[in-house]
Amino acid sequence: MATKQRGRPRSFDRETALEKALRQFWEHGYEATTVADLTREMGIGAPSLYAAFGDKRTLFGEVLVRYAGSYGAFGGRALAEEPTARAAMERVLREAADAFTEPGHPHGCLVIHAATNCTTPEVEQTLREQRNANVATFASRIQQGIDAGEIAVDVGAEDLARYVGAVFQGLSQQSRDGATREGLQAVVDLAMRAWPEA
Amino acid sequence: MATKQRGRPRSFDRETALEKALRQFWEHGYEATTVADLTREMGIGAPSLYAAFGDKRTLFGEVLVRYAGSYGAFGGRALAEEPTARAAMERVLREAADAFTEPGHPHGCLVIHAATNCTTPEVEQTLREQRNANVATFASRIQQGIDAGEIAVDVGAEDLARYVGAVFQGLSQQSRDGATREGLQAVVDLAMRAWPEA
DNA sequence: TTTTTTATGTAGCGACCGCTAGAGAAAGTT
DNA sequence: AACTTTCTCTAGCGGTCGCTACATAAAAAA
Repeated sequence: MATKQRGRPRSFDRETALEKALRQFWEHGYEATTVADLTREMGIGAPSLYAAFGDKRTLFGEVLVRYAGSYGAFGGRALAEEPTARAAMERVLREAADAFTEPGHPHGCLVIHAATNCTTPEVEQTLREQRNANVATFASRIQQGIDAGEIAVDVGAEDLARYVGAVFQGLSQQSRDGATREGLQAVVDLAMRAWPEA
Repeated sequence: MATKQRGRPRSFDRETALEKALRQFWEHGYEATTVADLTREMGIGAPSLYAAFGDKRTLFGEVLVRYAGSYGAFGGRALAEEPTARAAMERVLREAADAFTEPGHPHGCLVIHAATNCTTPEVEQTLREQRNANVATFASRIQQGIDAGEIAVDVGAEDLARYVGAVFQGLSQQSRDGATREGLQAVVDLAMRAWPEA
């Protein structure tokens, strides 16, 4: 193998360019990432992109594979290496919390947020503020409960509110992904087991 | 008040049209809903839409207000009416699980999914399948644990996996919305308290 | 060198986006 | 009736989208 290519050699590194594309899709989502964005970040012209990666969809497919083998590989490792189911799941969540907030690359999970595209910053910010405001109302109500002595004081209202918010948002995502009402109620059953005693 | 309008009266009901717009934004997201989609569903021409609602962003703003006062109002009611913080949070989650899967309108929460726009069905489905596949690997690992006697048998592997998946997706969303690493680790602390004993 | 093969750069295609000018239609006012 | 005000319809604007034809450049093969 390793036979010399015949024609003019590619002027860019394919892996580097693919990583640049991954970052774009990760940060802005599939639709909101334009081919112009991609070519600018990858440092190549549109014809080179199409020659090397096919069309935009195919490129995104390659990005998904690359993500699964790099940034998204921690889940599989946790499942394979931890001795118990509990340890595996806890490690998945712990490493997710770290990975999702790691500096140097976009936050969150590509597979979850690649479908999230907002070209209009005002709309995106309005929605984010609305979500955070909802969590804040949770925190406020929980603080009332703490002040009333309902809840052990070793749990912060904001942490508890963020937890409820995360479950809430997870329920919304799962409902979109096809979960049934019974399935979601079972999730709530489990979620409430985490509630601290008085 | 109630003075007669001067010119030609509007040929459509504003509230009905607004509700139609809400459904479109809810189902397809802000960006993926085109003005052509809106005018078709609302049964009016583009100039009528712009005359009655301003531009697309302003219309979406009205939609958010309408949503908060109707489909999205259950949260506020729960916070106001339940006597304890725990009861309030549980009711929020229970009613969310019901509302998010209710037939007759799009699933999930508008405020969460209006930023989710995917015009390309293949991409949307690929991402959804990937997410569901991840939950399935969780379920598989958990079932191993149940078979090994690690976990009380009254908890199903699939329910537990969906719970972990929901928290996972919530972590991702919260990281996008600005939560810190410490904040997310605190969420994981709480999430793991729900884990069933052996 | 000449030929063949592949990559690159320019330039622009057709389709769709949000949005609107301008003419006509339908109401109240006089 | 004539006039004013407001809405609706047709048609299309400028801009951006994903994508590509075509000429040229750079390598191996003959």
